[in-house]
Amino acid sequence: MKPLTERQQAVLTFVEEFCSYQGYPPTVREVAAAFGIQPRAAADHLAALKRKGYLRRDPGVSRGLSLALKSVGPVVEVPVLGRIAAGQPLLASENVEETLPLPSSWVRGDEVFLLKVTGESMAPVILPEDLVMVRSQARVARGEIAVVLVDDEATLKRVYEEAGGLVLKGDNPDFTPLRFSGEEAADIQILGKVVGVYRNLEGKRHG
Amino acid sequence: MKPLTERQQAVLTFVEEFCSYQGYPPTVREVAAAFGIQPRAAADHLAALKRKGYLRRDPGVSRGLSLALKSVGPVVEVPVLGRIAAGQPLLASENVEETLPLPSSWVRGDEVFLLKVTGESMAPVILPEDLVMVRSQARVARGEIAVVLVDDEATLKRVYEEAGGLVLKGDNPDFTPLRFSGEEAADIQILGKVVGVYRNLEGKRHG
DNA sequence: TTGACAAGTATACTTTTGTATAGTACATTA
DNA sequence: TAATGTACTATACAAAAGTATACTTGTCAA
Repeated sequence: MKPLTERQQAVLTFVEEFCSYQGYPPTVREVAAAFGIQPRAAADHLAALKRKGYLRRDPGVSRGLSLALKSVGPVVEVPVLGRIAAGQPLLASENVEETLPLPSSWVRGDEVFLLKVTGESMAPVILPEDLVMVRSQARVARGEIAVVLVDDEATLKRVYEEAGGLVLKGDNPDFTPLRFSGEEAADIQILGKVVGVYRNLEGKRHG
Repeated sequence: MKPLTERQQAVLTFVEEFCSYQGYPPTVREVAAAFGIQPRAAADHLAALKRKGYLRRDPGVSRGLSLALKSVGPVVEVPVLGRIAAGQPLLASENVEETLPLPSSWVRGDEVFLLKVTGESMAPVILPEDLVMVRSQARVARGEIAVVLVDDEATLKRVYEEAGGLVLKGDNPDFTPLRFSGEEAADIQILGKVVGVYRNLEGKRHG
């Protein structure tokens, strides 16, 4: 890709900042005004940026600019759930603390959310402070890691359906598996399957 | 947030798709044309969407629309490096296989890249197929996990500077620590510090 | 030294575009 | 039952905005 002159770089930066602040691209005249030059000169710069491949531009279209680079790959906003209340609507806005933009390639399916891990029961694969990505589903295959609602508290466990009951096992040998009879298992609710883990190691010696 | 009528939802969806395809928002008349209605009717719909909080809109401004939701949080494109060639420029485009958009809150610093893990030396904290986030730096604190270039091959190890030498240790006890004398250590290059790990658990029983 | 490119000024022309005016029809709700 | 909101048609106007014409100045490489 051809290098930009200083002035062209400045114009490109202005366009980028205008877009991210306004949500739509600037007009030729707005670019001109920002640099105190005539519309024609601004149009020249935009034409140069297009020629060198930094901008896409549809001729004759007002604000018909778009950034060729920074074409930020496909992104999905994934909600980060805080304390999960036992009330039904899992993805209700009361549960959502924030949302994080993640690459769509990481997010298969619609009902996906993130959860900050608190307990050590899944150590060493999943540790406290990790962020797990969960796909909402009511059943999981034998031995898969699931978010399970036990006594109004969301925990991570491997789920094993046994004859006439349910076993929830943590990877951490310090935790004894929980066994539920058929009747007791009715109170257990599987919220979803853990499909990813993100761990921040910054500032940690032992991760 | 107030609920949308069927028609308003359709208009909102059109605006979203137009934006992601064109890179800039549609005009009132383009919305009208898409639905085969008059500009005035389209303007009514956009006004309703603004009133209900789904769109931001600057009056009198052509294409002055922006999506109030889907305000995709701050995102950085982080390069995913393939085989790391021993040639100097680490982030050179030859090394970059693809880029992934990640939330800026996860990416501190400028020279950050992702690397797909191949060996088992850091198990169980880091496993093959994991994606590690690395911040490019030439030195790391004692015991931190770093990407180290040994014999033209990038590996993950904990780095310990000892008196007159360098020790590279994997978390996996099956791997014996590598020791280098002061002279040998000159060939060892620390590419960066591992600041994050992402693991995809989809379809895996044992993660 | 001649052309190519960058970076401008100044004025004008023509679409594009948001919006206003003036209605119609049909729900739903207080 | 009157008011409010939704969903339109049809025409028109003035401002906004891309672009064209006609120049000027300076730099840099062939």
